Amino acid sequence: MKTRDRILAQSLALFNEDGAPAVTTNRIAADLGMSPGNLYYHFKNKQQIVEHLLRRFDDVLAPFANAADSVHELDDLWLALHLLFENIHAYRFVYRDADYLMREYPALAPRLHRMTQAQLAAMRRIYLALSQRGVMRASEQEVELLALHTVLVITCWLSFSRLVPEALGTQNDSGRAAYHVLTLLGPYLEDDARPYLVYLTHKYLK
Amino acid sequence: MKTRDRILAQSLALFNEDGAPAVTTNRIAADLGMSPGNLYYHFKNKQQIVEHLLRRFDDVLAPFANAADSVHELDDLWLALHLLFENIHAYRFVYRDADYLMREYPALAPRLHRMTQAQLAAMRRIYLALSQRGVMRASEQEVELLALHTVLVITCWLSFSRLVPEALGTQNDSGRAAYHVLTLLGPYLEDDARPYLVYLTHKYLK
DNA sequence: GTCTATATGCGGATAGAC
DNA sequence: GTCTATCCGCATATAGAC
Repeated sequence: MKTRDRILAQSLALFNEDGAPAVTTNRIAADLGMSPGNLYYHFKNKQQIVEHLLRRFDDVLAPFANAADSVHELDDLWLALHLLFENIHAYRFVYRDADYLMREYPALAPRLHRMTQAQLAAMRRIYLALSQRGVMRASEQEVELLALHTVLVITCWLSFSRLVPEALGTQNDSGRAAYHVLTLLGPYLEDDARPYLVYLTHKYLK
Repeated sequence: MKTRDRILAQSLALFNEDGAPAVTTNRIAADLGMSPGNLYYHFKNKQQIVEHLLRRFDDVLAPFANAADSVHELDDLWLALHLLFENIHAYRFVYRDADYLMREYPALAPRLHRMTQAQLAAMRRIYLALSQRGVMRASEQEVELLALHTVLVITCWLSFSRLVPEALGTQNDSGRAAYHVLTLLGPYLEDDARPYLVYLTHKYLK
């Protein structure tokens, strides 16, 4: 593994664990048994490290946007969300520290905005498709609101979990997170699709 | 105005504007035309300032929990949420910087957890009351999920707005935020209550 | 590519005079 | 109560040898 990639990997791990603001470049280097000078040989500053990680996050999210068109049933959506949450968990510092990142490195804000817009668009497409296939019934306006709420839950779920550590598992439970997103659809589902939600409820709400 | 209160007021303003992590005690003092030493005479450290502001925030939120029992109609709820969002906006650094606050000052975490639990309890009571009065129809389980989603939106709305600055006004629009919470109820409303939501939709979704 | 050493600046916090 | 002066430690980032 190239030094450059080791730096990125370690940075990601530390950012996720301790928060990007609290992780220093010295710490990253030290944990790799490397000198700070060496780290700065590979990246001109901390922002550049964040920038590369953000780009990678963007890349792993792209498949979700593409998968949107192959969501035909409710369990397709649950699976897609499950994978999405796993990716988000792998880069969880991004949404958790979004405010810090955008303040400290304004150049990164546009990318975060674009990513959010892309997710909104993907959710819109998914809900329209599910409506057309008779899995759910929702007006165009309701689809718009549902998409917004969905993306809100997707991006904020991990942060919110830290405010209610008892109720929602703080641990990485992407399945449960995906289930909670699906509950937003509850009242819009046609009868055929409802059993699947009940099944998930038994599984996650015990 | 006592020096102590001026410090708290200025701290609040700066925390809200620039984020608690980015605001230094020196800055707070300087903006008040005061020496750092003087600030530290009144507060032993930065944590103590945050602590007092958090307590005040907790105090201004208490009325909402109490008002929960006098929510009988949908517009009662909208008004209560409107006021709630105005208070949250006045102390917006709290939810926005919650992660930093809990990391940097773990002693503050329990209070934030309690506050969130209180909001969950309040929303549960409200939705149960509205169900009993025939404003909406929802099972106990649905009430539980609705309460959770509601509190998630309440606490994360401002943070989320910064991810989609174009769509949702970044400005302080408590009415709109309150409306968006109400849309969560859309599918659960009885026919009598629906016109009010439609009215709000025209007002805020134009 | 990697190291050592260090410049530079800032943030939190304290001591002690007034 | 308020100020001046300052200590301490740390974070980003660079210079230059190996």
